[in-house]
Amino acid sequence: MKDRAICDCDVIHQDAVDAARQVMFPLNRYEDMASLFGHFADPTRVRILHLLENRELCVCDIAALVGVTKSAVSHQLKALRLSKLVSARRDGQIVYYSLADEHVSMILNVALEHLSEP
Amino acid sequence: MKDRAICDCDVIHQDAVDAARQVMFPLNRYEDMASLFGHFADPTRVRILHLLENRELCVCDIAALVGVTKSAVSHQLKALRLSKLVSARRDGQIVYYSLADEHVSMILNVALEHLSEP
DNA sequence: TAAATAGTTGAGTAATTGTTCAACTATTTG
DNA sequence: CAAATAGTTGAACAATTACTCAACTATTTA
Repeated sequence: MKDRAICDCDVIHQDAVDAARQVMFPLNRYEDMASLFGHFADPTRVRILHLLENRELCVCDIAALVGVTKSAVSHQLKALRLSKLVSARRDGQIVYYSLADEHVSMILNVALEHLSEP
Repeated sequence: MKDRAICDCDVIHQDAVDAARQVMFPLNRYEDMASLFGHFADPTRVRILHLLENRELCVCDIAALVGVTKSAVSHQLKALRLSKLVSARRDGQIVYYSLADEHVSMILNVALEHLSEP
């Protein structure tokens, strides 16, 4: 079957396309990856994650540091928690957030490396 | 000066906030990082990047593989090129795209690692 | 030089999303 | 038990953005 059907052009290199198809993941894998990176795709969230790289912080501290409402921070933290990027522990009225695993730091560091290149 | 002014709550841990402020980057750094991750935050772009991890491909091949128009692919590749995530070489009518540096693979791999965890 | 093909670009549109506001729950303390 | 404070939640709004379409440029070849 010609691949032409699914796009508006000819397939220039059928062999390359066939080979590439072999290494592709199922679509939902890419969706999961995109969704994960989506959490790093906002300045506020990157700031939150970078802050938590250093020490655990409560919602109120974070709100003060990044200059948005507690509500905004709470919304963001909930999404980050669902994606297992941060974890929370409650101590009385206060909920302390911290990074869930070392992948967050790894990802942030590679990005910093990339940005500091010529 | 009280930090209360910039958010709708008290600062619970002034010492933690003061210390955290020391490690924060200027805002534009976080914006650059978020912008970089934004390119990974779309399933189509992640698929393109993952495909290019294996071999260089032309616009038409990529369009066939991900099932969108050449136009859509070209728009995405332009953005990826501006962020120095992919590079292009022209050979006659055909433009071949490939990953610009090893950071892309590193970032994708950390994400896969994170997603494959319990 | 004219036709064919690869790729690019800008406008327009639909969907996503980050934020605030207001109202709510949870926990502590007077 | 009531007041105060930390945090959460849902609705609504504004801004961003990924896509298609149509028209364009660039390169090859008949």
